[in-house]
Amino acid sequence: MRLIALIDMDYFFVACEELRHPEIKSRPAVVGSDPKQGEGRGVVMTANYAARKFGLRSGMPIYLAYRIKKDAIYLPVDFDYYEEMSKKVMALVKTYADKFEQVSIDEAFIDISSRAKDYDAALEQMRKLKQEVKDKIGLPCSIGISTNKLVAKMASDDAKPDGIKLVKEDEAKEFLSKKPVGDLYGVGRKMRKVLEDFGYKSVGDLAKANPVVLVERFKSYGAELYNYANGRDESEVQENWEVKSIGRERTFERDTSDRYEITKAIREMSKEVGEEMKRQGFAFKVVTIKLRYSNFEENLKSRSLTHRSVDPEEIAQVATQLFDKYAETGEELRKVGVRVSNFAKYKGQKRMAEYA
DNA sequence: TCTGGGGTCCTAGGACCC
DNA sequence: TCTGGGGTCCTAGGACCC
Repeated sequence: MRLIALIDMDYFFVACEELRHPEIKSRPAVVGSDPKQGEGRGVVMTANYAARKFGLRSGMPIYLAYRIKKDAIYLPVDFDYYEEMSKKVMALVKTYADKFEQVSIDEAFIDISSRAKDYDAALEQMRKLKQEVKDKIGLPCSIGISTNKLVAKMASDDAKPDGIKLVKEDEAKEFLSKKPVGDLYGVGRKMRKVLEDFGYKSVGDLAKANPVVLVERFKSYGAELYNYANGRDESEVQENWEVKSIGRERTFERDTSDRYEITKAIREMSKEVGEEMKRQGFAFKVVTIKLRYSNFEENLKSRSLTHRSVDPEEIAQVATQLFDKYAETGEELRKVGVRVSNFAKYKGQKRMAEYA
């Protein structure tokens, strides 16, 4: 029997801040962009549970959070620090794993099949892991355990905050069936609406649907969702996962059509992207820019080079060309982004010369 | 709820080659 | 030339996740 666990850190960014500023603990606190007295453009990244009591949520526009709770503690995002804490957590999690797959800064799947021979053993080991994360690092997490990734993930959502939930193989369908269809992994806002219009309000409704109809309507995604709804997921915990693209994007403080301001942002982001790429040892082939206009419409424009490159200058050059070619003149931009992709790995100086 | 920044995967048409 | 089919690359767009 396969046994898979998902370890998910609770309100991770704010929890990290509470570690180094214990005085904010138990007070409503938010990590996100600067609210600027209610004029800020960003969103709440993470809210602790004290803040959630007032309705503050991640993804909420920061000015709205500020309107609701002016006297909450608003902290800027310190990504490097969270990354450092994440590394500590993940190193610990790995010691419990046959196979380890980090899915984001605060989440990882582990396969524990060979270490835990039954459900009780899995539960015991994960309790121990959870306690160790708390004792050694000082951070709370939630853990979902099941016989596949999908159900482990859904179980961890149920376990939050600071809990553990085990869903046995023969309980999976029942466990999922009562949840609203929008809670199913892979169902976002758009898909939820469509599924609900079809009459599939709960995951159970979707599980009982005719798979042929789902495939006709949603192609291979329909088949996948049908399997998910029935608690089936054969996918493995993926150990060697490679980065496919690196990008930066920036929202202007005010929408702008000023070419100088925009190309300056493009140059800065290109430089950052180039540095990150170098750090990771990649050479890129494709440059993509993202343009978001005032009305939130988005355009992506990309160009493939005839060669692979490691040159940050080249990113800026191509990105600027794309901007000049495609940006509608006079149209105000809210956001601009630069991304590189289609990597080849290079190792060492010698091979680097090939790309220079 | 007028909405950030980091990503991934899928689809689909057209170019181009054999 | 009225015409087949497979494979791969390029580009654009959309949905989703954290």
